[in-house]
Amino acid sequence: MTAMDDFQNEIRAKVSAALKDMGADGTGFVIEASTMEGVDMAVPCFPLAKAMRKAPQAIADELATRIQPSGMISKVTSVNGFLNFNIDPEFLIKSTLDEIVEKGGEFAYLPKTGKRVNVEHTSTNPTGPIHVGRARNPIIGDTLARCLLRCGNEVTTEYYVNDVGKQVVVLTWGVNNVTDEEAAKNSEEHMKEIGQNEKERDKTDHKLVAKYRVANKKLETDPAVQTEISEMMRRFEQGDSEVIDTVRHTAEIMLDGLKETLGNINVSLDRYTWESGYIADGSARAIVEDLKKSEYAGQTDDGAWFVDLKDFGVQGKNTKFTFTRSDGTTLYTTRDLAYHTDKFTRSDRVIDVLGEDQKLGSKQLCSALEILGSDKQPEPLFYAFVSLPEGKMSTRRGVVVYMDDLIDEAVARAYDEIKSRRQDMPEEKMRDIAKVIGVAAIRFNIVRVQPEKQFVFKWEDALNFDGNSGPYIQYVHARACSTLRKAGTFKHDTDASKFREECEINLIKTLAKYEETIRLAGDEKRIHMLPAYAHELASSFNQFYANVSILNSEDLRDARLTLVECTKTVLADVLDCLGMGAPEEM
RNA sequence: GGGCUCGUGGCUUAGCCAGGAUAUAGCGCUGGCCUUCUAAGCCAGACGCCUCGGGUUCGAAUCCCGACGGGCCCGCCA
Repeated sequence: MTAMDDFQNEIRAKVSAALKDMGADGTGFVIEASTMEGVDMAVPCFPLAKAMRKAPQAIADELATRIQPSGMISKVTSVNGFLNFNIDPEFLIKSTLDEIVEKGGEFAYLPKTGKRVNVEHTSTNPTGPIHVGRARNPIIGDTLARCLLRCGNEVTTEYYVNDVGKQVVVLTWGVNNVTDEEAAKNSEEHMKEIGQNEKERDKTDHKLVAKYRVANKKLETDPAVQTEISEMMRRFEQGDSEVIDTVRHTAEIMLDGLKETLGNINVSLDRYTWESGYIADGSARAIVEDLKKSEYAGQTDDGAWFVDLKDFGVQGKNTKFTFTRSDGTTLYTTRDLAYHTDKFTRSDRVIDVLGEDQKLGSKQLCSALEILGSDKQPEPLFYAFVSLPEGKMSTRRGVVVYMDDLIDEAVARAYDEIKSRRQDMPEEKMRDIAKVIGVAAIRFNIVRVQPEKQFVFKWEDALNFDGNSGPYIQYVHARACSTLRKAGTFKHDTDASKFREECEINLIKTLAKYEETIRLAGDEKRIHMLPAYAHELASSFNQFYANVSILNSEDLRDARLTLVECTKTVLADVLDCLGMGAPEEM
């Protein structure tokens, strides 16, 4: 419970009582954060006008005279039909600072819910390196998981590895049949195509994808290769463990490269679940049998099974959702049903972070789960794809920016920046800090935009270290650390009378908003609120820092240092929640 | 063709779901500030028919309908 919550509850009680006195008992009203300068909360009186048969301004005026400032309410005014309230700054300052001093980094950890929340994210096909077109997935998923943890949940993050199907079979064939020379030649051509002069990097995902590209080319032109791959596919479908194991092994090697990339942007997942597992354990089969019994089930002339979803809000010319091939084998979607059924047994809430191309598939999945009698549904979180100014990202057309290249570029840029301003720092330390800053710039740049909005990747934005950026937030943290370092020891002073400057009160109000921001970002999956909050907090601190003297402020020194420390504490947690490091100097 | 989604200063973006006061912030632009604790900073300024047209409402960027423009999807692929 934050100071603002208490404040709001008090307003609610007082306004309700006043309305009762005015003979309008039980009339509904809302309390909202005011947009007006110098006002904290407001009750718009327009909706009351009709029920009370009185002008909004008259209602506001009367309420204002009936409600006396007391408790947390320091001021009540009536302006333009709004009943405005101000929080008692003494109360706000004391309670906010005391709470941060007492709880430290766990200031905004909400009470335990006892709920197990599963966040599935990334889950890209293990057939090539992660490119920026898909970069939103791990960053959104990882940030959301960190928010949900702070919302009191037990969180598990999970990657669903697609080690079934033609793509991974082609990859496997390539890994086992394409020579290193062929791969090297292809790699060279590819790098030329995407406009880079360097050699393709020595990393398993980049090495394997060259063989995948060669395999795909051969598949198009060489009938012998077509036959070999078809044979592998056939054996795979029949459950031939030799083929299945080989494919899985290949996917594992590819995944090692992907994990390395993810690790570099501070994303690590708790669990990797293999699609092939749902064939092996028979659970996909069981889904097929259950669905066949449903009243919505049917069969095509060729014998493929489907459920008709036209009663489930699925629109269009074809409402049939196919769950077996005509030969009876399962499809991706069938295995996905088994996968979700499995997730439900080990989670109370299941969240899927998905590209917007999965919207229809996700809806079909939900409908099929309903048919299966599932009492739970996954909550999808969709994001629009990242494109380049020249258009949609496509490895084949050579229009692609790899995540690994973006990371290198951002780190190099951060290194130049730090080198130009810190001659005193040892080389190794500069390298370490550059990495932390570069990665923060990337993550911040991606989470700051609402997931459903299209995102055009621009190098100048990704490498922007000013203003609304990751490094801006980190810079403020470093400033606070530096100030505290210079200060040495001091005594916590949360005496509200010591904070008289507008910039101080504003900063404390911003600190008080952190808990609510975490709740919105986590429970309501609005993670883009978090970078906006981080910027607001950092900006408030910079204003405070520029306006008042801290170390030479005599009897206010301890109080101001306490505020610096509290800000540092909250900033460190916001940065962590965003998956960004909090360097103590930069 | 059908469905889903986005459209806010030159560019990027918050607010929209739960309609209210002067539409949020950043980049870029113009001007000022390092003899004070990190100038990746601070201060001041210019820049908006909130895509367009209707409707609902005391009140619409926000809700409804329609148009236009961008994106995504409509496999016995994964």
